[in-house]
Amino acid sequence: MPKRRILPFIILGIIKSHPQITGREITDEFNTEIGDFWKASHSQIYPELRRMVDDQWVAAATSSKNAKEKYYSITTTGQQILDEWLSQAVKELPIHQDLFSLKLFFINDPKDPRIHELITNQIALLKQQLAHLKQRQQTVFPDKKTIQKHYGHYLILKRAISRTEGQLAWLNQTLETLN
Amino acid sequence: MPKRRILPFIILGIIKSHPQITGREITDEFNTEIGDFWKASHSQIYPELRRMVDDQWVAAATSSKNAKEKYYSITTTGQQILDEWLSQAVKELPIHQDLFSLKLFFINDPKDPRIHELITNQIALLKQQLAHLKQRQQTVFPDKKTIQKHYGHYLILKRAISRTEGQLAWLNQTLETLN
DNA sequence: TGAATCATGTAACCGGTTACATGATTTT
DNA sequence: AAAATCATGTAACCGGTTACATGATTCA
Repeated sequence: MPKRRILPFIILGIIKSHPQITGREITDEFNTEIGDFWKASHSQIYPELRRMVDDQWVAAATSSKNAKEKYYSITTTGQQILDEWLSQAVKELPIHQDLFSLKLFFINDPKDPRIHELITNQIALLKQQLAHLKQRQQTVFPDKKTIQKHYGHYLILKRAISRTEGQLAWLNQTLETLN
Repeated sequence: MPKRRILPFIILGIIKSHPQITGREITDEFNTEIGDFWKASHSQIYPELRRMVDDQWVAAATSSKNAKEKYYSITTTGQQILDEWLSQAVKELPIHQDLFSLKLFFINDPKDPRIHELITNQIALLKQQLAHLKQRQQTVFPDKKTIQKHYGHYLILKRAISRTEGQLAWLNQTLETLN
């Protein structure tokens, strides 16, 4: 089977929660809101928007204010497509292509100093990541009302924090057993 | 910067620990040993091997036994390249492109029943994965001696198990707070 | 000997990244 | 008016997947 196409669904979700959004703003979303969970560049997004308009998943409008900007909104067809996609069960887990695991894989000797290096380095990276995620949590969800309004987003942010903390704990513990 | 090319390094690592390995056997490795951490198909591997021979990272030998098979071994150049790669620090964390997070992201209402559906489904997937990983641990590392001989592999397998357990715990806990 | 599969290789396609390009708008 | 950047779009390239192809070997 061909690789599942998911970018249009993400864009659909973004447009739904941001009516009259521009392509540029959609691009920005991938660097802020969704940035921790998915990446996409504008050169991917603009052709995709074109296709989505052709397929009538979204509708584009222009403004007299700015001759170049296009304002996208989701159509009822788009709503259906998005709902359908969200309702479909996830069939398989992603495989985590991280270089950390991969490099460790090829280091056989328990006494190889590079094990220690890799782990301490990974700890540093994860600490950064954890700080970033906690920062996100504070700025995006300052109060309980906001949490209730974007509950799914809140959940996966919490999950990412939990996962990062878990990895840090494991790495620190492993580092101790190395000595 | 262009996307970092890593497949040749993995193949290098495989060949180093399996002298006189064939292309087919390398392909098989991606379905067993490394399968939990990286994927590659034979149509990627054969051209890559060709390039690696051209660059003299590995050397190919033929046998009178089988006219088609080629037996690859790592060269001293290849050893250096691999060592260098393993010694280089990992600069950034991978972003986890999992559909579970992504779908949750677009579900705003805490009472939307699809949250429950997605989580229970994810729990089922992770339970499967966990069973698989534990099975791997038993078959690949039956005794302490084997662990000492492939310590890096042992570590990342343990790490994968720990991560999966952590995710399961979080999901189960979250499921409770939903009720 | 015919069938199955082994082992290698190629071709077409696809999603994604980087770089290039170009008018419109805003800032100085 | 010139400079900066905004907003959109295109082109070249690259890694990876699927499908196709083919001769060698093994099995029935």
